[in-house]
Amino acid sequence: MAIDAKNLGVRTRFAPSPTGLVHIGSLRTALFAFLFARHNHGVNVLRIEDTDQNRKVEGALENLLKVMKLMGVEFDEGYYLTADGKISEKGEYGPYLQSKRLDLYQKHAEQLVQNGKAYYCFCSEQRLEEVRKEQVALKKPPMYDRHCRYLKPQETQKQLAEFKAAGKNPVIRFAIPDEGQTVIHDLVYGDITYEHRILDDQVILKSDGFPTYHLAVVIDDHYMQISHVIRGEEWIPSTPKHLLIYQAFGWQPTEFAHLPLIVNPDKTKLSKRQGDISVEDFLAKGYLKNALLNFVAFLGWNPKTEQEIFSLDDLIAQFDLSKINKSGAIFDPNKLDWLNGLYIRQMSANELAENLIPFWQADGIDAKTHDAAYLAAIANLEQQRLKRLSEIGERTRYFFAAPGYDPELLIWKKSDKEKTKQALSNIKQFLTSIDDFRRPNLETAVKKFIADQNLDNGSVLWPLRVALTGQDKSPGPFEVAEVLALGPGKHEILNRLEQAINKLS
RNA sequence: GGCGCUAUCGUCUAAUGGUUAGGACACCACGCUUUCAAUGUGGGAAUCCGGGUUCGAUUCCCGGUAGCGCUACCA
Repeated sequence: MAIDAKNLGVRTRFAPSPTGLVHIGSLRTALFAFLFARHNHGVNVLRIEDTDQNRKVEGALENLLKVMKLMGVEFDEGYYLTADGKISEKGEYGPYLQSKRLDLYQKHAEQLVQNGKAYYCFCSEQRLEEVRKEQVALKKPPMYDRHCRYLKPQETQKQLAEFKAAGKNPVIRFAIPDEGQTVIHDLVYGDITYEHRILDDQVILKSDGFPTYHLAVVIDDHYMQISHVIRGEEWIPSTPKHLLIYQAFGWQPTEFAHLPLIVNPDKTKLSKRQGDISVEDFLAKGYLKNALLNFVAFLGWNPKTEQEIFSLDDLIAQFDLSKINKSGAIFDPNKLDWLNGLYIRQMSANELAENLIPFWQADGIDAKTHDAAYLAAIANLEQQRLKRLSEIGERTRYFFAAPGYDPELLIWKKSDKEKTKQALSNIKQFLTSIDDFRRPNLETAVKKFIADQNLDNGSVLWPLRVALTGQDKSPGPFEVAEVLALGPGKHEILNRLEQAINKLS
């Protein structure tokens, strides 16, 4: 029954359950499997583990495929989205959906029963619960007491017949060897030894005919010719069970590389409770794909050099399992913001503006109706200030509608109301005579005017900027005026000055 | 309770049996400047504790402590 390893080279897989949004940790696991496969010119497989029918979420697979595609994590086998958005399957080791492989699992579970490596268990949930309670009361580790493992053959047959008659199925449990130990040779954590006596006789086939993870993962990784299993650290404790199942079938196990957990600031396993941690959430907040990828890659891995900025290609070129850390990494939003700002600054203004449109729209600003050059000019002004694209609406609203004014705000800290009013009137008068609002010309002209009038920059430029933006913080008045002249035009600039002057009366 | 993993600035981390323990984010100060940002310069900030091995330990070993993970007919 055992098939010979075909030596197909590196074959990794990402095997999520279709239970909803894509967790940031899942993205990292998927990314690492992909990077490892690409770095080694291998194959990356996407397998869907939907053996828990209760947790299934409609549309989860389609969503997963969309997110992975968007993020640039590719799969050579398994499911993919066609050009017209349909889900399709490719690869010669399918089906890649576990619920379509039930016969395979059942056949193999039965085989283990025949070989004495597994056994039927007829215990009721109630009995299991009682056993557990008793063990806990006695401060013993809660484990199945192996009641059914030692049933006499005729008793097993009798119970089996009774179950069948009642239309029920017993579960099948794997029989852990009584003695000895199993050693995991983990590519990240090194050797870890487990004594067999502390291992539970795990259910491998449920009464609904579905396998549990433990059986399905071994059978699928084997038949799909997976060479390296890359998964979260939380799987380490069940790895010896998987190794024992490989052994029971006489199969060569895969290599294992467990990844350190990504944790909350309080060091618990990263969870939804402590904020939005799905990839979709981050995208919605205006984090860029490349920033997210770069950031996620550094959660538990680093190149051991001082390079911090990595494109996907850089990551593929440098990724190495031996450089994965063992300790959990806290997800630090500050660093993500910094990285995101960096990637934002690397874009062209046009590209930025295009990416910004949905965020403007989300804030009720109908950016689509504006000239692309105007939007690009606005984007250009905010480029070095933005951390997240979602900030754009609040920061640039004054480019789409005249701002309101707080009279106090119009007055520079070293000036007063009368001087400010005078300054605004003078600068308005002066701007009326200007036709070229392009920044270099405007700035030179205005600064010369200020010098000629024997004024200081602050008492003129501060109120000018506030008159134009209504904001305490913003880009400078020349930049804003230049862009405003490009959009609504010079009269809008003069109009805003007039409004501001009136506010001071 | 049992089993396992982990432990360097607040955070991500580098390094070594001998270093002023390096970098980045964040923070602070200064420069630029009408404000903010970007940028430049500078600054504060770490080897969990106790033993052992060693001339010498942050590094190797043992113990402790702490944190986390697992302990389902969930994955």
